[in-house]
Amino acid sequence: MVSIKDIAREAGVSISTVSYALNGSTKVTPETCARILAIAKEMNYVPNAAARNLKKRETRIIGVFLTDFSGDVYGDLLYGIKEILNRKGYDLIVCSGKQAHRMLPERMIDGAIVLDQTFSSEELLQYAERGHKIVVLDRELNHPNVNQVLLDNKAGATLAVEYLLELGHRRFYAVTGPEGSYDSWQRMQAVRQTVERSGTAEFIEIQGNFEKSGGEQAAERVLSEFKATAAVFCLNDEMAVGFYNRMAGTELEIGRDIHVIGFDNIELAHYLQPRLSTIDYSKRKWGAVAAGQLLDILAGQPVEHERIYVTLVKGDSARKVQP
Amino acid sequence: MVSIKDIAREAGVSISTVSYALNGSTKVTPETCARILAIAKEMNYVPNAAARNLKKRETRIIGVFLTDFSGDVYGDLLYGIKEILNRKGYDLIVCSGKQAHRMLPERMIDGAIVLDQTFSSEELLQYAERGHKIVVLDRELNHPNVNQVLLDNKAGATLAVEYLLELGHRRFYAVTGPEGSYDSWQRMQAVRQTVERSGTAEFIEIQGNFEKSGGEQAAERVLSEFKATAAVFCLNDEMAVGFYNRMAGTELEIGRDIHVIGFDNIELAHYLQPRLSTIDYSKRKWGAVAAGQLLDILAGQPVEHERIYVTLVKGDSARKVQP
DNA sequence: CTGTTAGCGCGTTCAG
DNA sequence: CTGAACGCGCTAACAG
Repeated sequence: MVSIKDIAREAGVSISTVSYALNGSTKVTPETCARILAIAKEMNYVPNAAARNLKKRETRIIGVFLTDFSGDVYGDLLYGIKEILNRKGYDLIVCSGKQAHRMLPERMIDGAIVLDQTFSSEELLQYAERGHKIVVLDRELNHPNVNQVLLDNKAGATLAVEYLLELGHRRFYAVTGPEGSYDSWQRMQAVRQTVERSGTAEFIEIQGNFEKSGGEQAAERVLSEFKATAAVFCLNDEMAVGFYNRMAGTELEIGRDIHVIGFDNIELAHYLQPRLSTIDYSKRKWGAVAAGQLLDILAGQPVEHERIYVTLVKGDSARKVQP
Repeated sequence: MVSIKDIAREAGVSISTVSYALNGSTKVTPETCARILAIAKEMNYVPNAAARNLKKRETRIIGVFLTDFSGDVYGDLLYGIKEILNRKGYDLIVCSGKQAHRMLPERMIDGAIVLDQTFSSEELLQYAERGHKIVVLDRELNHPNVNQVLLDNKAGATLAVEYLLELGHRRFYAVTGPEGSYDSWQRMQAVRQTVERSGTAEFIEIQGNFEKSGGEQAAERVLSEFKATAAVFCLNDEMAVGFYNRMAGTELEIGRDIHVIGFDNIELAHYLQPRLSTIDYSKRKWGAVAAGQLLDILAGQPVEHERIYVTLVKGDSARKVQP
C-alpha cells in the first residue's frame, strides 16, 4: 500500500509537505503542489481512513440503525437521509443488529440515526452521556446529545378517526401489531382519545396481538363479532394487508361491510382492491430532517425536536355508512 | 475519551499490560488481568476502532453496495449476508452511491459485496488489482480477487418459457425494464434462445424501454397489438406489477386473454389478482453464499464461482390456452 | 514466567 | 518547506 511516505520520497519532499499538498493547503507553492498531486495520482495513492480518523477524531460517516433491512418505509427514508448527508460531505452506512452498535462507541461513525426498537433507550443514553450524538425516530428521549424527529402520530390517528366519524361510523376497532412499537402505541392513544371525546361513537375495541404472517387473528375476531357495519383502523398498513387477506375468502366486503383505514401509505397499499385509505407522510422528508438535525448537533448548533406532518389519503376501503 | 493510558495510570501498570489483559493474553497474571478488566469496565473504556484498524490492518467489516435502499429483494438478501458474517465475527454495513465507494480503497471495510450496476466493472477491477476482495452478484468479472455469485437466470427463463409452451402458448412477448441490468439481459437471451429452439412458437417480440411509474408502455403495445391470446414474460416482477396496473382498466383479462409470468417472486406478487406466476429463488441463500465466498477469499482459500438455483412458482396469471 | 520499554502504523499539524 | 510530536492501540524484544 502506498502511503504519503512513498510519495514524499518520490517527490523529494517531506511527508508534511505531501500532506499539505493533498489537503489543498496554501502552505505549499502551486508548482510543488501540482507535482505532488501528479505523483500521488500516478502511484495510485489512497489515504488510509483509519489513520485519518485517528488523528482527526471524526470519520464523516453517519450510521443509521434499523431493526431489519426489509420494509417499505426504509427506501425513501434512507434516500432522504443520504441526500442531506452527501450534500454536507458525509457518508451514510446502514446497520442492523446488536453487534453493530459498537460502531458508535468505537467511533467508527460520528453520529447515529436510530429507528430500531431493539436498540434500548438505556444503551442510547449511555452513548449520549459519553458525548455521542444521536437522533431517534422511534421514541422520546431527552438528553442534550439526543434529538427526536417523530411522526405526528396523534394528528394522523385523529385525522383518520374524524374521517370515519364523518362517514357515519360509530363502531370502531383499532388493530395493532404484536411488537408494540412507539408509533403504534402513540396512534392507539390518539384513537382512543378521539373516539372518547366524540361521545357519539358507540364503542371502541382495542386489539392486542396479531401477526401478519400467522392467521390474521384480529380479522378473525372482527369477523366473529360482525353484526353491523364496522370500521377498522389498522395502525399500520401491514396490518391492513393482513386484514385484506383474511377478508378475501369471506362474504363480507371491505368498503361495504367492513371499512378499513391504514397508516403509512406503503407502496403495496396502492395495489390493494379496493384501494386502501391510509395516513400518508413523506418518508424522505422524515429522513432529511433527521439528517439535518444530526448534522446541526454535530456542529454544536442548538436544535429542537421536530415533528413530521401527516395527511389523509382517501381510497375506497372506507366509505359512507349506508343506513 | 478514556484510553488504555488512563486505565494503565489508574491500575498502576503499563499500557502494554493493559493491552494484554484486554486481549486475554496469558502474559498477565489472572489477578492483574481481573483488576484491569474491572477498572476498564468502571471507566467505561471502549477501544478506538481507528487505532485498532490502523494497527491490525483490518476492520472485520464487510460492505454491501446496493443501487438504492428500496426494493423488495434486499431485505432477505441482507439477512442472509448478515447471518453468515456475524457468525464469523464480521459486521455488515450497507452503502449506496458513488461517494461510498471510497470505503473500499480507504480500507474502512475488508471486502465488498456488490449488487449495483452503477458501480462500474473498471472501478471494481482497479480495486481488485490493488488487492481488495470483492464478490459480485450482478455481473461476470474475472479476477483472482473477485468472485461471482449469480442467479441462474438462464434456467429460470427457460423454465418459464417451457411452461408457457406447455400451456399451449405460441405468441410471446418478453418485457424488460429500461435499466438493462445484467440479470434482465441474461434472462432475455435465454428467452430468445428457448423460443427459437422450440421452433413451434409463432413469434417472439422483445420490448425495449418501459417504466413502471410512467405509463406502462409495454402493456400499451401489447394491448394495441392484441389479436389473440398472448403470453407476456415480464423479466422481473416489478414490470409485471406495472402490467397488471395497465390491464386493470381494460376488457382484457390476465390469465384468460393475456397470460403473464414474472421473475423474482417479490412479496407484492402474492397480492396480485390473479396471483402471479413467477420464478422464485432464495434471496437469503444468495446472500449467505455471497458472504461465505467473500470470507473464504479473505481467508486465502480458493473459491469457485457459484450459481443460485431457481424454481417456477405457478400462480393463476398464466393458464392453458383455450382454443 | 511476569511485566516493561519502545516503536510501529499513517496522516495531521505546530513550531521553526 | 521541514522536523517532530501526536493520536491510540498493538506487539516484539527485552529486563526483572
